[in-house]
Amino acid sequence: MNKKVEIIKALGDETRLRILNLFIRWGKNLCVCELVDSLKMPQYHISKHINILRSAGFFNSEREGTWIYYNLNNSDSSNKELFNFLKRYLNEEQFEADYELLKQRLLLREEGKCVVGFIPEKDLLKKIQMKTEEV
Amino acid sequence: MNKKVEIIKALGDETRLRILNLFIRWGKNLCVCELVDSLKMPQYHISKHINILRSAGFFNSEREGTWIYYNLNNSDSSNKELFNFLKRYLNEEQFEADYELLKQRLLLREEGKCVVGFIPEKDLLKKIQMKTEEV
DNA sequence: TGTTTGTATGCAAATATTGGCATATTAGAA
DNA sequence: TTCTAATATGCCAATATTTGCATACAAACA
Repeated sequence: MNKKVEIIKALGDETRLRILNLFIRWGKNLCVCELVDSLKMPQYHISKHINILRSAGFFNSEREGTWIYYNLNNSDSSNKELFNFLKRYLNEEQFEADYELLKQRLLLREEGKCVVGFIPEKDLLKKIQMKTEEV
Repeated sequence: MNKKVEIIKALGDETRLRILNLFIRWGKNLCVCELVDSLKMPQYHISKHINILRSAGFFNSEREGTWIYYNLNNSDSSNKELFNFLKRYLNEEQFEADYELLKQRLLLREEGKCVVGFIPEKDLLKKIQMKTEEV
């Protein structure tokens, strides 16, 4: 199938658009557990959709210990155009709310690295609060 | 489902992208038989995909006798942004070739209106040639 | 009214996608 | 080497999509 068709097809799923939205807004690398917590979805679900997005050429990945960081693949100029478009287009509440939660979750990073795995939904906000109160 | 997700999902099909490509490049109304001839697909196939695109809010339609003309719905500004993006993004050979054939097919219009139904593939180019040689 | 023409649609088979569970893989730590 | 943690994947059932055919519909015209 035509490559661009394949790419646009890969976009056509709510979970995948929510994942991409986080990468596009954040602009830097993210690991799976940060996505799991931000989107409140099972890990296997996120992993599978990331895999589909990766096959479509959206991501680079890089392992650091047991963590794997994904990053948008901006080396292709038509990808870059696509991301720019989506950044403006995905302006609905859901996408904004997802990013707000991601930003909270990123407070748990230390020296720019994820240092916790995924956190049961009920503990997440408490944990973030404790963390930000540490001095 | 989220409206924008639904819209992007509707894009995720080769036939539908090819149809949209023709509208976006041409910028004016088109009838089903012009699409059938340009994309060389069965009429029911085109009609069904147009229906999906219409449900996603991409088209207005207008009947003139037995012909039905479709037109891009530009009244929504986020649609307009999407079309602008696609105009640049759908730059592959297939999309250009489709538009070249459409332009040929449009030579059969008279006073801006489609006056023939769909034409067997083998006769199309001959018919266009005859038409353009008239006077 | 009957026929033709452009377009739409109901139905069923073929195919593809999604979501859930269990389990595999990989690397670090004990 | 064994355990744990982060991530990936194989398998299956459920669901959705696509395609093809036949046919319906609506307007024009004889």
